[in-house]
Amino acid sequence: MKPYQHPTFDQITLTGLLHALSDPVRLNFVQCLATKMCEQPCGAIPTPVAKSTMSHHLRVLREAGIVRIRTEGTQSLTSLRLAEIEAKFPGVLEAVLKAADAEKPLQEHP
Amino acid sequence: MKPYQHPTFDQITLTGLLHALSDPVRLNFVQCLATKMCEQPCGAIPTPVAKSTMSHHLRVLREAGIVRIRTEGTQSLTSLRLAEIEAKFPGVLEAVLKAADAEKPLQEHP
DNA sequence: CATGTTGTTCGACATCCATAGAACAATAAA
DNA sequence: TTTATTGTTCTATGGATGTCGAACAACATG
Repeated sequence: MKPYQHPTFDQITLTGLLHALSDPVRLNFVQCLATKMCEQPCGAIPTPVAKSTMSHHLRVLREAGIVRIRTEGTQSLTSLRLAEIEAKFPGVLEAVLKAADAEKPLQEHP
Repeated sequence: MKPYQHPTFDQITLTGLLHALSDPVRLNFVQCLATKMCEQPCGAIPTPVAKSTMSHHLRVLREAGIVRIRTEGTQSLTSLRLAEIEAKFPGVLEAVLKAADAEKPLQEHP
């Protein structure tokens, strides 16, 4: 499997970030990722869409610089680029995530 | 001229807000509006697009609940719904505007 | 080797979106 | 009244986007 392309710190843009977060499915995924705060395989996060659609969304999040993806075996592990985004756009992601959780709290899934 | 439709406080959504701010032209407009902190006619803010396009963008911002528009004579005055957005999504708009200004400071136009 | 798990990629499709020009509406100004 | 100002609406267009199923690839497991 070919390695994933990630934008560098300088290539991350604010509008790109906002656009990536403006989709409900993606925002929910990022929200879920933030509460776990550790690498997650796609399957570990419940989604309402087909896996091919989810793959597309993950690509968008990756190309926006929001997540970092690496493969391990058959699964691809996704993690938030929290520190970088905080360094680049202080307070933005934190406020958005807090607002997202206030608007629609994450439901736990056992 | 028929009055403008504005979403109520409850109808404003986070993804709608993020989407509206994810366009460079719109973000720049909001940024400009925030620094002036007073009602502005469209023409008072420099834009790189045609006026019909700008009218479309203002409609998007209005329908997302970000701006309030009223008419006075031939011009339509636009103002930020800052307090409401702050009440609904604390810190979000402030952080975004700060990040926008850090990324691309507004140029003054005399 | 055969099967299962996990994602990616590839069409395909419907929809949305940013853009612009032309026509129009409403008001202001001469 | 005629002209200018300001902005909206309509139509068109090219491009992006979200969605899915089917096929595929890579690895793990039986």
